[in-house]
Amino acid sequence: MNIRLLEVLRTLLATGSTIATAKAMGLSQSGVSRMLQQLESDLAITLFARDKGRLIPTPEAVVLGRDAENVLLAVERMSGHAEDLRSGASGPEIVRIALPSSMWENFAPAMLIDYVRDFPGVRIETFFETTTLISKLVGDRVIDLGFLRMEGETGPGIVVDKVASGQSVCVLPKDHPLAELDEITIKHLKNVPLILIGKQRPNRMALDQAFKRAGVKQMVKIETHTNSSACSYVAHGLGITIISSFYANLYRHLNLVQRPFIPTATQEFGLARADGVPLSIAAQGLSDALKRQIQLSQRGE
Amino acid sequence: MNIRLLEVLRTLLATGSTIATAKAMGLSQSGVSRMLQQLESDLAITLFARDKGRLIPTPEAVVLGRDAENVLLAVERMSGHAEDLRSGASGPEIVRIALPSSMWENFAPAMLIDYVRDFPGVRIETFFETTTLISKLVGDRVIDLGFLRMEGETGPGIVVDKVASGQSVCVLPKDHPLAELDEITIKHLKNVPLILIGKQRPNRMALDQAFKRAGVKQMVKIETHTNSSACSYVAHGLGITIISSFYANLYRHLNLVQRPFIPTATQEFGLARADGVPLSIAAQGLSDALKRQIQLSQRGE
DNA sequence: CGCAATATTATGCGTTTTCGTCATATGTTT
DNA sequence: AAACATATGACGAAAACGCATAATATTGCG
Repeated sequence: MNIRLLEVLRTLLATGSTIATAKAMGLSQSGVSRMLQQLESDLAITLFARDKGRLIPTPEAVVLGRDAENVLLAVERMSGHAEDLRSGASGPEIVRIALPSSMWENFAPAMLIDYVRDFPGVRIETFFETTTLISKLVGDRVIDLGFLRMEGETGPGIVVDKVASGQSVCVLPKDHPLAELDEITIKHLKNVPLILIGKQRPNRMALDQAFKRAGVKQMVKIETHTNSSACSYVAHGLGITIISSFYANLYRHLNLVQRPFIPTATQEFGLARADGVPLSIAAQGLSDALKRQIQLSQRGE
Repeated sequence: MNIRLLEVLRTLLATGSTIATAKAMGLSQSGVSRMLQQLESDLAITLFARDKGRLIPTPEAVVLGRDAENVLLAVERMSGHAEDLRSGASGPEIVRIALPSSMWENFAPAMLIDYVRDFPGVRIETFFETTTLISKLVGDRVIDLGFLRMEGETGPGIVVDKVASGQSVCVLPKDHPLAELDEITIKHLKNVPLILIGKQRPNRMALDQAFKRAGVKQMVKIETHTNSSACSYVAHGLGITIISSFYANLYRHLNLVQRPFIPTATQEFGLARADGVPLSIAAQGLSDALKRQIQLSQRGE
């Protein structure tokens, strides 16, 4: 895969001929012809039908042409940033923290109320992102702190302190028939509408496998990507979900109950910061406020 | 600019040494050393400081490493699409929709309850993302529908139907002193703790400029990036925020009031889909359900 | 503390691959 | 017949490496 080849694809789709493309790009026609062949060979896809000495774009070319455009745009953005860096640009004390988007409603405000009591002069910037992006923001030093789920290897240059844990639970409306059980197994979930998260993520795949081994077909009604939306859907009677008790505890106000899910799985959550970078007093204060709020939110577990 | 060079940058930032990078990429150490030099030369930027025989990433490397990652992800996506085109994959009918993360709590569930009444057999996948990413997901045909704020140019190949509008309002707790006013100007906000969103986005910059022209210094206490978290912070007494009435209407249950903000600004919201791709019946149904829910949520405006 | 072993980056030199061009063959349309 | 189009043979320059090695730094051990 080669940037130049993608530029050729883009231009060919725009001009419709190798000659015009060559002219537009300052190449020879035969070069363009060859590069098209190279790209088709690399992708193992026919991008242009050869019809009466003419090139006719295939539907595949149109789809992949868009992808090519995305790549080229990303390249241009990088070049633009490099340009900015070569020419040079600063601010006041800000502490930045990222949390999963499931934590904005009550957790984050409660944490910040606690925090500003002792740090009234600090400006705070909050982000609500996925674990992957949080880890990246920490590693790239865009943010001071990131709360994330600990799942295997974290990137280099990141230190993660474990601050919470949970276990997989089924989350149901209070009046759901399965709420009478002390624990819920896969067999109980046969023909039960499900709201599942994390499609194609490792933990989700483990869950899919567990269903398969138990010979129970998942009746997935809704795929979504945040614990918060899953819980909200449950609260509105759209089905039941399987998530970590840590998150389920954040949604107790939604008139939901949680029951341990069998097979048992546990989760750990940590607070990430860049390795080798001492936290400022202000950031350390926010770290402490977060830990206090976690203890409050998981009370009664 | 060369994909291979970007892979080297990414891996070097991850491993920290040319030897480990060479091993990870199946190259020789000297090849990696040269390619790093080539990249530095191409960009005219020093990406790694050479300190005692070690490579130390510069801040520039960190920033551009992110850009490199974006390019590589776009390339991977293209490869994935090519793979799909070669194999001609298929599956059950799924309708995918992306909404701003501020809409998961009540809006999305209410919409889906409405929808599944008429479409009980369809599996739904929901995403909660930023407008930029939603636009991208639609353009890349990852999703069928995306609700987003209409702000200037949308990407090529995207059709956006306007479905809602709003005006800028100040959102306050019910018992806030400014709640007595019929409208709130910038002068009212002198020395008032603010919770602002959209830092460095065009609309935010326009707001910053308005404050500057009015000669009022913003007392920003919290920067955040979602309307939902801003409203929640307001509800918890952390300050007041300025957002679109469209979103403020979604949070009426939070014991908040909204007052028109002067200078007046309006916002438009639309439903995006890929141009030239007819919506399936199921996707059209979801589009209709979304529009119905918007009417309900903005009632009383 | 001194020294050997180990780890690291950079560079000389050579080989292979890639990226084109020029010239030309072949086919289509006006 | 002229103009326009794509594809391919032959060739050369540039790029992309690898092997071997030099220079420097760090670590482990006696």
